[in-house]
Amino acid sequence: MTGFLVTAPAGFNFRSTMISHGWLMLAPFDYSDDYLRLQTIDRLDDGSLVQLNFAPAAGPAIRVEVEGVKGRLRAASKRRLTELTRRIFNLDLDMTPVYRRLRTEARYRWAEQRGAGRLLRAATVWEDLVKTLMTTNTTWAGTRNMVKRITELGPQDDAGRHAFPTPAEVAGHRQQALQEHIRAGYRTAYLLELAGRIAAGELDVERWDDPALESDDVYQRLLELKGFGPYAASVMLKLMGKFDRLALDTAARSMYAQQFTEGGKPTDRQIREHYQPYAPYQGLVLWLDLMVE
DNA sequence: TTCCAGGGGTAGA
DNA sequence: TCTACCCATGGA
Repeated sequence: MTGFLVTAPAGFNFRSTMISHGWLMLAPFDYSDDYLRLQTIDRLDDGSLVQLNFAPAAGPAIRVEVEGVKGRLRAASKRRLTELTRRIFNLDLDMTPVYRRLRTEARYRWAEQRGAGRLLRAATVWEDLVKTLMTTNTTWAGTRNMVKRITELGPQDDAGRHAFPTPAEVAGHRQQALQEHIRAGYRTAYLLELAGRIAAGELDVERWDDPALESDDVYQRLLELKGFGPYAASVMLKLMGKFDRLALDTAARSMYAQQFTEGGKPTDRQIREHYQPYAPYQGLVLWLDLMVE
């Protein structure tokens, strides 16, 4: 086994990021019950599979332990795994303007103290897109099952653990066979189309994760994907550190009803107006309300 | 069997 | 832009 440290920004909280939303429960992630260790399987440039163990370290930093490397970890592999770690824990996201704004709101000051708001991500934008698509119109248990079965399409290591499949690996399946395996219903066609367009080079979704891109611009591109409506597109923006859209789902509406309208059914417009003063971070503030529920 | 979930799509106002 | 309505489908 080999390992190294990845420096995290000041105020980074490993556990808060890990439990920031349900992603830690989706394959190929695995986690410890104290939320202080996250595992995943990924591949090096030569295609070999490695198991990665992430844990918090002083600094703040993240300790990355790598299992499955034959011989010494090459410098290029270490660079790639460092980039992967930074992406998964969203380490390049600058939270200082967000926290500066929230300091003026007594209700949300806890976010900075706990290092909340930095959302856990998958290894690639492609994988985040797939997982987000699998959260739509289903139960959380259904999401976990569908993602687990999609992950089974990826390569397998000696211990039987799978890395998440590439777009080409998904696109290589016929729709009927894919549906029979992953049982994602109507989402299967959307998944196959997304995988096919990326594999063909028609879409370069990895470049959508760019702080320099306007939120509205990325939002429009997301909405053009089959199966991505306002909810799914807003979730993706949040993962990219763009917080100016509300991801309104049944959970958000129910939380709002309990916390702000004494159980009365709010309209989406009411909810939007309530969070508007927090722009451009209203999506995150809604998320904070969901977390404390 | 029924019901619903961490909605999407579309038509019409 | 917003609302109303229909549609999808695996799982509890």
